Amino acid sequence: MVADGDTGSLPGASHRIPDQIVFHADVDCFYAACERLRHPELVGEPVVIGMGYEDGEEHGAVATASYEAREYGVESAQSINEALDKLPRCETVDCRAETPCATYLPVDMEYYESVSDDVMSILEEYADSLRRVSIDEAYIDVTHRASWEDAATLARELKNRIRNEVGVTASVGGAPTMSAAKIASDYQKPNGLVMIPPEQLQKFLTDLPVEDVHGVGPVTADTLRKMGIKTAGDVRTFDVTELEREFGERGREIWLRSHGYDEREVTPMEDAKSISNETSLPATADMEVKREKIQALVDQVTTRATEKEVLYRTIGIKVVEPPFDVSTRERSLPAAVNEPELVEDIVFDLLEEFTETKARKVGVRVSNLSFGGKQARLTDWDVQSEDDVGNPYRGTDEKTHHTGRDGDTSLSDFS
DNA sequence: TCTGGGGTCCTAGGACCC
DNA sequence: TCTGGGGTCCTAGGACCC
Repeated sequence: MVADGDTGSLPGASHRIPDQIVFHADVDCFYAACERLRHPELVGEPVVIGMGYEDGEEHGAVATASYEAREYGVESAQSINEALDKLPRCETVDCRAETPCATYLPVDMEYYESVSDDVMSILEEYADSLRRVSIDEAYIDVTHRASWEDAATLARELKNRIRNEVGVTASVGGAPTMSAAKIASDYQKPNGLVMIPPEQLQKFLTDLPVEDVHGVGPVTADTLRKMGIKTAGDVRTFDVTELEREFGERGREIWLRSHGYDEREVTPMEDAKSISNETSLPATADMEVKREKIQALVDQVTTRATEKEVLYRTIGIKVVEPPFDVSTRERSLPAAVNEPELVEDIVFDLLEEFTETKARKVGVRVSNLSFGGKQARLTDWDVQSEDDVGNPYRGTDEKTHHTGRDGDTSLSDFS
């Protein structure tokens, strides 16, 4: 085992436990908790929130199951059908008394966002800096707001305020690193409060199952198991270079995290890197059906891009063939734009490769985003002949075509 | 018996430039 | 005539996270 302060150093990552206090807060069963805010009669009852689910239907998957529903084996990511097998839908308010059943509700993101904002603004009051990582989770740096002696008191106060002012409960973990704070908040759910001061960190990690280390998923856990690694403590008996050989960059991450080494500071989330939407469909090769779905996705994606005032330079599609064969195709433009019709042309063109492919899911994605930038002038596209539709590269080599008046960037400037 | 949907980051090969 | 190498961009796929 490598002790803290060991000299074997790695470029770009110091081997020490940082001198900071980070909290990770995670609202318990967030979607279900939100629904209970507006449906108080559901408090204490099994509730299942389904994604891609509509009232009374059976398709979709479980986004969140309340603890009462989990008792019956309902889990996140399960298909609604499977969940219904374990726990049928309640027919009336009174039927719960007779046979176990759950209330099934579709996701209502807009409402959940508003509840999330309320939680986040409380967290903000306690933070030197805040990083919102998802709708129901955030890291806050409280280094200058508390010491390790009173960190738990601060966390308790924060939890109370969230419960009293918003009406949901959160699990909070505190540690000197972001990765350990995350593990701490997960450690004792729901309504948990776990503090791991620096001197206890390595001991805490010793018996932690590797799959609980952030970045270790099912595939990596499996490989690690074959190497005889079951816990973070086991990871520490290996040399970094062995893990790097096996897993590349991620191997080093796992090694560092297993020691409690994590130099990251809590910084706000950066701008998004991509915008995408996808939807499932009854597996079919019918191009008409696929085009119709894709068309709707183009509308969603470009509408979001317009709302966010974002330009994109790369446009792509995703096609999933049963059982789970994922293909992606993308094409980059000479300059960033926001042009729904162009997206449609490109996306349909990319789809041509999948004429024969049975698809059970399709997606549309734009990436290479630029925020608040000016769109290149589009006359390049306008002068294309019919034959050029779907081939936006044509014409971009005519460097003299535009002079870039008005100070706008001309597409030809980028070629 | 069929897994939803929105993301991020890393890797690897090929093209192209200097 | 032969021999390199570094850097960047683009595309496709994979693992992972919530």
